[in-house]
Amino acid sequence: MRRTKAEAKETRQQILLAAEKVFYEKGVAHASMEDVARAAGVTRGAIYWHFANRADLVLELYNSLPMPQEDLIARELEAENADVFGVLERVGREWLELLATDEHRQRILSILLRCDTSGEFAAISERQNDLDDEHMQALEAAFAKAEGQGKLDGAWTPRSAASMLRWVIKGLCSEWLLFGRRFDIASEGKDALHRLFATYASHAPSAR
Amino acid sequence: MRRTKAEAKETRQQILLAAEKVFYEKGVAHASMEDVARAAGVTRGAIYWHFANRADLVLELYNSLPMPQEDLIARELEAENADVFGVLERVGREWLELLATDEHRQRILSILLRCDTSGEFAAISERQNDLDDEHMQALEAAFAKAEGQGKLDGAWTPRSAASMLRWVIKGLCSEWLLFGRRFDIASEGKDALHRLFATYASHAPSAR
DNA sequence: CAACATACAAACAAGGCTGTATGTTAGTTT
DNA sequence: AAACTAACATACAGCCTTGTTTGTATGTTG
Repeated sequence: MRRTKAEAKETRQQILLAAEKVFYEKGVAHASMEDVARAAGVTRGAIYWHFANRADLVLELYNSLPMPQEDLIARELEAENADVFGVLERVGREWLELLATDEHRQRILSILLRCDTSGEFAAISERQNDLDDEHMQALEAAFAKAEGQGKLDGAWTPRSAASMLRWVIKGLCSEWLLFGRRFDIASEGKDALHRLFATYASHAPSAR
Repeated sequence: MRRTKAEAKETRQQILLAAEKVFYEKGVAHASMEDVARAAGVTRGAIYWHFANRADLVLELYNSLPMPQEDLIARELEAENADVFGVLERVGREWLELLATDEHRQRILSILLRCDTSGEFAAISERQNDLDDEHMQALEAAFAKAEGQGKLDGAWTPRSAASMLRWVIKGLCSEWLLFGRRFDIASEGKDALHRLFATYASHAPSAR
Protein backbone atom coordinates (compact mmCIF):
# COMPACT_ATOMS: atom_id res chain seq x y z
CA MET A 1 0.00 0.00 0.00
CA ARG A 2 2.98 2.25 0.18
CA ARG A 3 2.63 5.25 -2.12
CA THR A 4 5.23 7.18 -4.02
CA LYS A 5 6.23 10.58 -2.71
CA ALA A 6 4.20 12.33 -5.33
CA GLU A 7 1.14 10.29 -4.46
CA ALA A 8 1.66 11.07 -0.79
CA LYS A 9 1.71 14.77 -1.50
CA GLU A 10 -1.50 14.32 -3.37
CA THR A 11 -3.01 12.51 -0.41
CA ARG A 12 -1.98 15.36 1.80
CA GLN A 13 -3.59 17.76 -0.60
CA GLN A 14 -6.76 15.70 -0.63
CA ILE A 15 -6.87 15.80 3.12
CA LEU A 16 -6.47 19.56 3.12
CA LEU A 17 -9.25 19.92 0.59
CA ALA A 18 -11.50 17.60 2.56
CA ALA A 19 -10.74 19.46 5.77
CA GLU A 20 -11.60 22.72 4.10
CA LYS A 21 -14.90 21.33 2.96
CA VAL A 22 -15.87 19.53 6.16
CA PHE A 23 -14.74 22.25 8.53
CA TYR A 24 -16.53 24.82 6.46
CA GLU A 25 -19.77 22.89 6.49
CA LYS A 26 -19.82 21.55 10.02
CA GLY A 27 -17.52 23.95 11.81
CA VAL A 28 -14.13 23.11 13.18
CA ALA A 29 -15.44 22.28 16.62
CA HIS A 30 -18.15 19.88 15.59
CA ALA A 31 -16.38 17.98 12.82
CA SER A 32 -14.40 14.91 13.77
CA MET A 33 -11.21 13.72 12.19
CA GLU A 34 -13.16 10.74 11.00
CA ASP A 35 -15.44 13.07 9.06
CA VAL A 36 -12.45 14.62 7.37
CA ALA A 37 -10.93 11.23 6.66
CA ARG A 38 -14.10 9.94 5.04
CA ALA A 39 -14.41 13.04 2.91
CA ALA A 40 -10.82 12.59 1.79
CA GLY A 41 -11.26 8.91 1.08
CA VAL A 42 -8.66 7.83 3.62
CA THR A 43 -8.58 6.78 7.25
CA ARG A 44 -7.59 8.85 10.23
CA GLY A 45 -4.26 7.09 10.08
CA ALA A 46 -3.40 9.04 6.98
CA ILE A 47 -4.37 12.30 8.57
CA TYR A 48 -2.32 11.68 11.67
CA TRP A 49 0.57 10.73 9.46
CA HIS A 50 0.54 14.05 7.67
CA PHE A 51 -0.64 16.28 10.51
CA ALA A 52 0.01 16.22 14.23
CA ASN A 53 -3.58 16.94 15.28
CA ARG A 54 -6.57 19.00 14.36
CA ALA A 55 -5.03 22.28 15.34
CA ASP A 56 -2.07 21.54 13.11
CA LEU A 57 -4.42 20.65 10.29
CA VAL A 58 -6.20 23.95 10.61
CA LEU A 59 -2.90 25.75 10.80
CA GLU A 60 -1.74 24.11 7.59
CA LEU A 61 -5.01 25.09 5.98
CA TYR A 62 -4.21 28.65 6.89
CA ASN A 63 -0.64 28.29 5.65
CA SER A 64 -1.88 27.01 2.33
CA LEU A 65 -3.12 30.50 1.53
CA PRO A 66 -0.58 32.52 -0.42
CA MET A 67 -0.30 35.86 1.28
CA PRO A 68 0.27 39.17 -0.47
CA GLN A 69 3.88 40.21 -0.70
CA GLU A 70 4.15 42.90 1.91
CA ASP A 71 7.78 43.71 1.33
CA LEU A 72 6.93 44.48 -2.26
CA ILE A 73 4.31 46.96 -1.20
CA ALA A 74 6.66 48.45 1.32
CA ARG A 75 9.20 49.03 -1.42
CA GLU A 76 6.62 50.84 -3.48
CA LEU A 77 5.99 53.17 -0.60
CA GLU A 78 9.66 53.89 -0.02
CA ALA A 79 10.07 56.43 -2.77
CA GLU A 80 10.31 59.98 -1.52
CA ASN A 81 7.31 61.24 -3.45
CA ALA A 82 5.33 58.01 -3.50
CA ASP A 83 1.62 58.28 -4.12
CA VAL A 84 0.67 56.75 -0.78
CA PHE A 85 -3.08 56.88 -1.18
CA GLY A 86 -2.89 55.53 -4.71
CA VAL A 87 -0.80 52.57 -3.64
CA LEU A 88 -2.88 51.79 -0.57
CA GLU A 89 -6.15 52.00 -2.42
CA ARG A 90 -4.82 49.74 -5.14
CA VAL A 91 -3.55 47.22 -2.61
CA GLY A 92 -6.93 47.24 -0.93
CA ARG A 93 -8.66 46.68 -4.25
CA GLU A 94 -6.31 43.83 -5.07
CA TRP A 95 -7.02 42.18 -1.77
CA LEU A 96 -10.74 42.44 -2.27
CA GLU A 97 -10.47 40.94 -5.72
CA LEU A 98 -8.27 38.15 -4.45
CA LEU A 99 -10.86 37.32 -1.84
CA ALA A 100 -13.73 37.63 -4.26
CA THR A 101 -12.28 35.23 -6.78
CA ASP A 102 -10.53 32.65 -4.61
CA GLU A 103 -13.11 30.33 -3.14
CA HIS A 104 -10.55 28.46 -1.09
CA ARG A 105 -9.58 31.66 0.59
CA GLN A 106 -13.21 32.43 1.25
CA ARG A 107 -13.85 29.08 2.89
CA ILE A 108 -10.66 29.00 4.90
CA LEU A 109 -11.09 32.51 6.19
CA SER A 110 -14.70 31.70 7.04
CA ILE A 111 -13.50 28.71 9.01
CA LEU A 112 -11.01 30.83 10.88
CA LEU A 113 -13.58 33.53 11.55
CA ARG A 114 -16.10 31.10 12.88
CA CYS A 115 -13.81 28.88 14.88
CA ASP A 116 -13.36 29.15 18.60
CA THR A 117 -10.09 31.00 18.96
CA SER A 118 -9.55 30.14 22.59
CA GLY A 119 -7.85 26.93 23.57
CA GLU A 120 -6.34 24.76 20.90
CA PHE A 121 -6.43 27.37 18.16
CA ALA A 122 -5.01 30.19 20.19
CA ALA A 123 -1.72 29.88 18.32
CA ILE A 124 -3.34 30.55 14.99
CA SER A 125 -5.26 33.57 16.11
CA GLU A 126 -2.16 34.90 17.78
CA ARG A 127 -0.32 34.66 14.52
CA GLN A 128 -3.09 36.57 12.86
CA ASN A 129 -2.93 39.18 15.58
CA ASP A 130 0.79 39.57 15.10
CA LEU A 131 0.28 40.00 11.39
CA ASP A 132 -2.38 42.56 12.09
CA ASP A 133 -0.01 44.46 14.31
CA GLU A 134 2.57 44.58 11.58
CA HIS A 135 -0.01 45.77 9.10
CA MET A 136 -1.10 48.51 11.43
CA GLN A 137 2.42 49.73 11.91
CA ALA A 138 3.05 49.73 8.18
CA LEU A 139 -0.23 51.49 7.53
CA GLU A 140 0.42 54.11 10.14
CA ALA A 141 3.85 54.75 8.74
CA ALA A 142 2.41 55.11 5.28
CA PHE A 143 -0.17 57.62 6.43
CA ALA A 144 2.52 59.46 8.35
CA LYS A 145 4.43 59.74 5.11
CA ALA A 146 1.35 61.12 3.37
CA GLU A 147 1.00 63.59 6.21
CA GLY A 148 4.58 64.66 5.70
CA GLN A 149 3.79 65.24 2.06
CA GLY A 150 0.91 67.46 3.10
CA LYS A 151 -1.59 65.14 1.52
CA LEU A 152 -3.44 64.01 4.62
CA ASP A 153 -6.35 66.19 5.60
CA GLY A 154 -5.86 67.88 8.94
CA ALA A 155 -8.91 66.17 10.35
CA TRP A 156 -6.99 62.90 10.37
CA THR A 157 -3.98 61.60 12.20
CA PRO A 158 -1.95 58.75 10.71
CA ARG A 159 -3.21 56.51 13.46
CA SER A 160 -6.87 57.37 13.10
CA ALA A 161 -6.71 57.02 9.33
CA ALA A 162 -4.99 53.65 9.55
CA SER A 163 -7.41 52.38 12.20
CA MET A 164 -10.43 53.44 10.21
CA LEU A 165 -9.13 51.79 7.07
CA ARG A 166 -8.53 48.54 8.90
CA TRP A 167 -11.89 48.58 10.60
CA VAL A 168 -13.67 49.15 7.34
CA ILE A 169 -11.86 46.37 5.51
CA LYS A 170 -12.24 43.95 8.38
CA GLY A 171 -15.87 44.77 8.84
CA LEU A 172 -16.49 44.47 5.14
CA CYS A 173 -14.81 41.10 4.81
CA SER A 174 -16.22 39.60 8.00
CA GLU A 175 -19.73 40.61 7.11
CA TRP A 176 -19.42 39.27 3.62
CA LEU A 177 -17.94 35.97 4.70
CA LEU A 178 -20.06 35.30 7.75
CA PHE A 179 -23.23 36.58 6.26
CA GLY A 180 -23.60 34.43 3.19
CA ARG A 181 -21.86 36.75 0.74
CA ARG A 182 -25.02 38.61 0.08
CA PHE A 183 -23.48 41.47 -1.80
CA ASP A 184 -20.78 42.10 -4.36
CA ILE A 185 -17.75 42.56 -2.18
CA ALA A 186 -15.49 43.62 -5.02
CA SER A 187 -17.65 46.45 -6.28
CA GLU A 188 -19.06 47.61 -2.96
CA GLY A 189 -15.67 47.29 -1.36
CA LYS A 190 -13.88 49.31 -4.01
CA ASP A 191 -16.61 51.86 -3.73
CA ALA A 192 -16.15 52.17 -0.01
CA LEU A 193 -12.39 52.33 -0.35
CA HIS A 194 -12.66 55.09 -2.87
CA ARG A 195 -14.94 57.14 -0.66
CA LEU A 196 -12.69 56.59 2.30
CA PHE A 197 -9.55 57.66 0.52
CA ALA A 198 -11.35 60.69 -0.81
CA THR A 199 -11.99 61.81 2.74
CA TYR A 200 -8.33 61.27 3.62
CA ALA A 201 -7.16 63.58 0.88
CA SER A 202 -6.58 67.06 2.16
CA HIS A 203 -9.48 69.37 1.36
CA ALA A 204 -11.37 67.54 -1.30
CA PRO A 205 -11.11 69.61 -4.48
CA SER A 206 -14.85 70.02 -4.22
CA ALA A 207 -15.11 69.26 -7.93
CA ARG A 208 -18.64 70.35 -8.42
CA MET B 1 -32.31 21.03 50.18
CA ARG B 2 -35.27 22.64 48.57
CA ARG B 3 -34.75 26.39 48.16
CA THR B 4 -37.19 29.24 48.19
CA LYS B 5 -38.07 30.90 44.91
CA ALA B 6 -35.87 33.87 45.63
CA GLU B 7 -32.95 31.62 46.43
CA ALA B 8 -33.52 29.69 43.21
CA LYS B 9 -33.35 32.86 41.20
CA GLU B 10 -30.12 33.64 42.92
CA THR B 11 -28.79 30.22 42.02
CA ARG B 12 -29.71 30.82 38.42
CA GLN B 13 -27.92 34.12 38.57
CA GLN B 14 -24.86 32.47 40.05
CA ILE B 15 -24.86 29.95 37.24
CA LEU B 16 -25.05 32.69 34.65
CA LEU B 17 -22.20 34.54 36.29
CA ALA B 18 -20.12 31.39 36.48
CA ALA B 19 -20.86 30.56 32.86
CA GLU B 20 -19.79 34.03 31.86
CA LYS B 21 -16.54 33.62 33.69
CA VAL B 22 -15.75 30.07 32.61
CA PHE B 23 -16.80 30.47 28.99
CA TYR B 24 -14.83 33.66 28.78
CA GLU B 25 -11.70 32.05 30.13
CA LYS B 26 -11.80 28.64 28.48
CA GLY B 27 -14.00 29.27 25.49
CA VAL B 28 -17.49 27.92 25.04
CA ALA B 29 -16.34 24.87 23.13
CA HIS B 30 -13.72 23.71 25.56
CA ALA B 31 -15.49 24.33 28.84
CA SER B 32 -17.63 21.55 30.26
CA MET B 33 -20.85 21.96 32.15
CA GLU B 34 -19.02 20.51 35.11
CA ASP B 35 -16.58 23.41 34.96
CA VAL B 36 -19.44 25.87 35.07
CA ALA B 37 -21.13 23.99 37.88
CA ARG B 38 -18.00 23.97 40.00
CA ALA B 39 -17.46 27.67 39.42
CA ALA B 40 -21.03 28.32 40.48
CA GLY B 41 -20.78 26.14 43.54
CA VAL B 42 -23.51 23.75 42.39
CA THR B 43 -23.71 20.50 40.48
CA ARG B 44 -24.67 19.99 36.88
CA GLY B 45 -28.08 19.00 38.12
CA ALA B 46 -28.77 22.60 39.04
CA ILE B 47 -27.68 23.81 35.64
CA TYR B 48 -29.83 21.34 33.80
CA TRP B 49 -32.70 22.31 36.02
CA HIS B 50 -32.46 25.96 35.04
CA PHE B 51 -31.25 25.55 31.46
CA ALA B 52 -31.98 23.01 28.77
CA ASN B 53 -28.39 22.60 27.59
CA ARG B 54 -25.27 24.54 26.89
CA ALA B 55 -26.66 26.35 23.88
CA ASP B 56 -29.60 27.50 25.97
CA LEU B 57 -27.25 28.67 28.67
CA VAL B 58 -25.29 30.74 26.19
CA LEU B 59 -28.50 32.10 24.76
CA GLU B 60 -29.66 33.18 28.19
CA LEU B 61 -26.31 34.80 28.75
CA TYR B 62 -26.96 36.81 25.62
CA ASN B 63 -30.50 37.58 26.71
CA SER B 64 -29.25 38.87 30.02
CA LEU B 65 -27.82 41.87 28.22
CA PRO B 66 -30.20 44.81 28.19
CA MET B 67 -30.35 46.09 24.66
CA PRO B 68 -30.70 49.71 23.63
CA GLN B 69 -34.25 50.82 23.01
CA GLU B 70 -34.45 50.96 19.29
CA ASP B 71 -38.02 52.14 19.08
CA LEU B 72 -37.05 55.11 21.16
CA ILE B 73 -34.33 56.05 18.74
CA ALA B 74 -36.68 55.53 15.83
CA ARG B 75 -39.10 57.97 17.36
CA GLU B 76 -36.39 60.57 17.69
CA LEU B 77 -35.71 60.24 13.99
CA GLU B 78 -39.32 60.56 13.01
CA ALA B 79 -39.56 64.31 13.24
CA GLU B 80 -39.63 66.04 9.88
CA ASN B 81 -36.53 68.11 10.51
CA ALA B 82 -34.77 65.70 12.79
CA ASP B 83 -31.01 66.11 13.16
CA VAL B 84 -30.21 62.68 11.78
CA PHE B 85 -26.46 62.84 12.06
CA GLY B 86 -26.64 64.29 15.54
CA VAL B 87 -28.89 61.53 16.76
CA LEU B 88 -26.93 58.74 15.10
CA GLU B 89 -23.62 60.00 16.38
CA ARG B 90 -25.00 60.30 19.87
CA VAL B 91 -26.45 56.81 19.72
CA GLY B 92 -23.10 55.49 18.57
CA ARG B 93 -21.34 57.27 21.39
CA GLU B 94 -23.80 55.90 23.90
CA TRP B 95 -23.27 52.39 22.65
CA LEU B 96 -19.52 52.74 22.92
CA GLU B 97 -19.79 54.02 26.44
CA LEU B 98 -22.15 51.25 27.38
CA LEU B 99 -19.66 48.72 26.11
CA ALA B 100 -16.72 50.46 27.72
CA THR B 101 -18.24 50.52 31.17
CA ASP B 102 -20.16 47.25 31.33
CA GLU B 103 -17.73 44.43 31.91
CA HIS B 104 -20.43 41.81 31.66
CA ARG B 105 -21.27 43.02 28.21
CA GLN B 106 -17.62 42.92 27.28
CA ARG B 107 -17.19 39.34 28.39
CA ILE B 108 -20.43 38.07 26.93
CA LEU B 109 -19.85 39.70 23.58
CA SER B 110 -16.33 38.34 23.59
CA ILE B 111 -17.73 34.88 24.18
CA LEU B 112 -20.15 35.27 21.32
CA LEU B 113 -17.47 36.63 19.02
CA ARG B 114 -15.10 33.80 19.76
CA CYS B 115 -17.56 30.95 19.78
CA ASP B 116 -18.07 28.61 16.90
CA THR B 117 -21.24 29.88 15.30
CA SER B 118 -21.91 26.80 13.25
CA GLY B 119 -23.80 23.89 14.73
CA GLU B 120 -25.37 24.24 18.13
CA PHE B 121 -25.06 28.01 18.34
CA ALA B 122 -26.39 28.74 14.90
CA ALA B 123 -29.65 29.96 16.39
CA ILE B 124 -27.92 32.65 18.39
CA SER B 125 -25.86 33.96 15.54
CA GLU B 126 -28.93 33.94 13.34
CA ARG B 127 -30.70 36.11 15.84
CA GLN B 128 -27.79 38.48 15.80
CA ASN B 129 -27.89 38.51 12.03
CA ASP B 130 -31.55 39.32 12.03
CA LEU B 131 -30.95 42.15 14.45
CA ASP B 132 -28.15 43.38 12.24
CA ASP B 133 -30.47 43.37 9.27
CA GLU B 134 -33.00 45.47 11.11
CA HIS B 135 -30.31 47.89 12.15
CA MET B 136 -29.11 48.22 8.61
CA GLN B 137 -32.58 48.98 7.34
CA ALA B 138 -33.13 51.55 10.04
CA LEU B 139 -29.76 53.11 9.38
CA GLU B 140 -30.31 53.25 5.66
CA ALA B 141 -33.70 54.85 6.17
CA ALA B 142 -32.16 57.42 8.46
CA PHE B 143 -29.49 58.32 5.97
CA ALA B 144 -32.11 58.47 3.25
CA LYS B 145 -33.94 61.01 5.35
CA ALA B 146 -30.77 63.04 5.74
CA GLU B 147 -30.33 62.85 2.01
CA GLY B 148 -33.84 64.16 1.56
CA GLN B 149 -32.96 67.04 3.83
CA GLY B 150 -29.99 67.78 1.60
CA LYS B 151 -27.58 67.07 4.41
CA LEU B 152 -25.85 64.04 2.97
CA ASP B 153 -22.83 64.77 0.84
CA GLY B 154 -23.31 63.76 -2.78
CA ALA B 155 -20.40 61.39 -2.59
CA TRP B 156 -22.47 59.09 -0.38
CA THR B 157 -25.58 57.07 -0.89
CA PRO B 158 -27.74 56.12 2.09
CA ARG B 159 -26.65 52.54 1.66
CA SER B 160 -22.93 53.23 1.40
CA ALA B 161 -23.04 55.55 4.38
CA ALA B 162 -24.93 53.05 6.48
CA SER B 163 -22.64 50.21 5.49
CA MET B 164 -19.54 52.17 6.28
CA LEU B 165 -20.86 53.18 9.66
CA ARG B 166 -21.64 49.60 10.54
CA TRP B 167 -18.33 48.28 9.37
CA VAL B 168 -16.45 50.84 11.39
CA ILE B 169 -18.37 50.17 14.58
CA LYS B 170 -18.17 46.43 14.16
CA GLY B 171 -14.50 46.53 13.33
CA LEU B 172 -13.83 48.81 16.25
CA CYS B 173 -15.69 46.67 18.77
CA SER B 174 -14.41 43.33 17.50
CA GLU B 175 -10.86 44.46 17.54
CA TRP B 176 -11.15 45.93 20.98
CA LEU B 177 -12.83 42.88 22.43
CA LEU B 178 -10.79 40.19 20.72
CA PHE B 179 -7.54 41.96 21.00
CA GLY B 180 -7.22 42.48 24.71
CA ARG B 181 -8.77 45.94 24.83
CA ARG B 182 -5.50 47.56 24.13
CA PHE B 183 -6.87 51.01 23.49
CA ASP B 184 -9.45 53.38 24.87
CA ILE B 185 -12.50 52.38 22.93
CA ALA B 186 -14.65 55.21 24.21
CA SER B 187 -12.32 58.00 23.21
CA GLU B 188 -10.94 56.50 20.02
CA GLY B 189 -14.37 55.36 19.00
CA LYS B 190 -16.00 58.73 19.53
CA ASP B 191 -13.14 60.24 17.63
CA ALA B 192 -13.66 57.94 14.71
CA LEU B 193 -17.40 58.49 14.77
CA HIS B 194 -16.94 62.22 14.72
CA ARG B 195 -14.61 62.07 11.73
CA LEU B 196 -16.93 59.74 9.93
CA PHE B 197 -19.99 61.91 10.42
CA ALA B 198 -18.00 64.93 9.36
CA THR B 199 -17.39 63.26 6.02
CA TYR B 200 -21.07 62.46 5.67
CA ALA B 201 -22.07 66.08 6.05
CA SER B 202 -22.51 67.75 2.73
CA HIS B 203 -19.49 69.87 1.85
CA ALA B 204 -17.80 70.34 5.14
CA PRO B 205 -17.96 74.05 5.97
CA SER B 206 -14.19 73.97 5.66
CA ALA B 207 -13.96 75.74 9.00
CA ARG B 208 -10.36 76.51 8.70
C1' DC C 1 18.33 -7.33 -3.98
C1' DA C 2 18.56 -6.77 0.82
C1' DA C 3 17.61 -3.54 4.15
C1' DC C 4 15.29 0.15 5.48
C1' DA C 5 12.01 3.81 5.54
C1' DT C 6 7.55 5.47 4.14
C1' DA C 7 2.70 5.84 3.84
C1' DC C 8 -0.76 4.50 5.26
C1' DA C 9 -4.90 1.04 7.44
C1' DA C 10 -6.80 -1.14 11.33
C1' DA C 11 -7.23 -2.10 15.96
C1' DC C 12 -6.92 -0.49 20.64
C1' DA C 13 -7.34 1.81 24.99
C1' DA C 14 -9.10 5.45 27.64
C1' DG C 15 -11.56 9.18 28.82
C1' DG C 16 -14.51 13.01 29.08
C1' DC C 17 -18.80 14.74 28.45
C1' DT C 18 -23.72 14.89 27.73
C1' DG C 19 -28.30 13.95 28.85
C1' DT C 20 -31.40 11.64 31.68
C1' DA C 21 -33.32 9.14 35.36
C1' DT C 22 -33.75 8.73 39.95
C1' DG C 23 -33.32 10.13 44.75
C1' DT C 24 -33.94 13.50 48.44
C1' DT C 25 -35.08 17.43 51.01
C1' DA C 26 -37.59 21.18 52.02
C1' DG C 27 -41.06 24.81 50.48
C1' DT C 28 -45.99 25.34 49.36
C1' DT C 29 -50.61 24.61 49.03
C1' DT C 30 -55.08 23.19 50.86
C1' DA D 1 -50.55 18.29 58.49
C1' DA D 2 -50.86 15.60 54.46
C1' DA D 3 -50.11 15.94 49.74
C1' DC D 4 -47.75 17.88 46.37
C1' DT D 5 -44.05 19.93 43.95
C1' DA D 6 -39.91 22.81 43.28
C1' DA D 7 -34.99 22.70 43.47
C1' DC D 8 -31.65 20.60 43.36
C1' DA D 9 -27.71 16.31 44.09
C1' DT D 10 -26.26 11.84 42.65
C1' DA D 11 -25.81 8.03 39.83
C1' DC D 12 -25.86 5.97 35.41
C1' DA D 13 -25.60 4.67 30.63
C1' DG D 14 -23.48 5.48 26.54
C1' DC D 15 -21.48 7.63 22.95
C1' DC D 16 -18.13 9.75 20.40
C1' DT D 17 -13.43 11.12 20.01
C1' DT D 18 -8.85 11.40 20.33
C1' DG D 19 -4.22 9.72 20.26
C1' DT D 20 -1.43 5.79 19.86
C1' DT D 21 0.14 1.52 18.57
C1' DT D 22 0.73 -2.11 15.71
C1' DG D 23 0.64 -4.22 11.24
C1' DT D 24 1.97 -4.27 6.41
C1' DA D 25 2.81 -3.58 1.77
C1' DT D 26 5.35 -1.00 -1.07
C1' DG D 27 8.76 2.55 -2.65
C1' DT D 28 13.62 3.67 -2.16
C1' DT D 29 18.37 3.39 -1.37
C1' DG D 30 23.03 1.44 -1.15
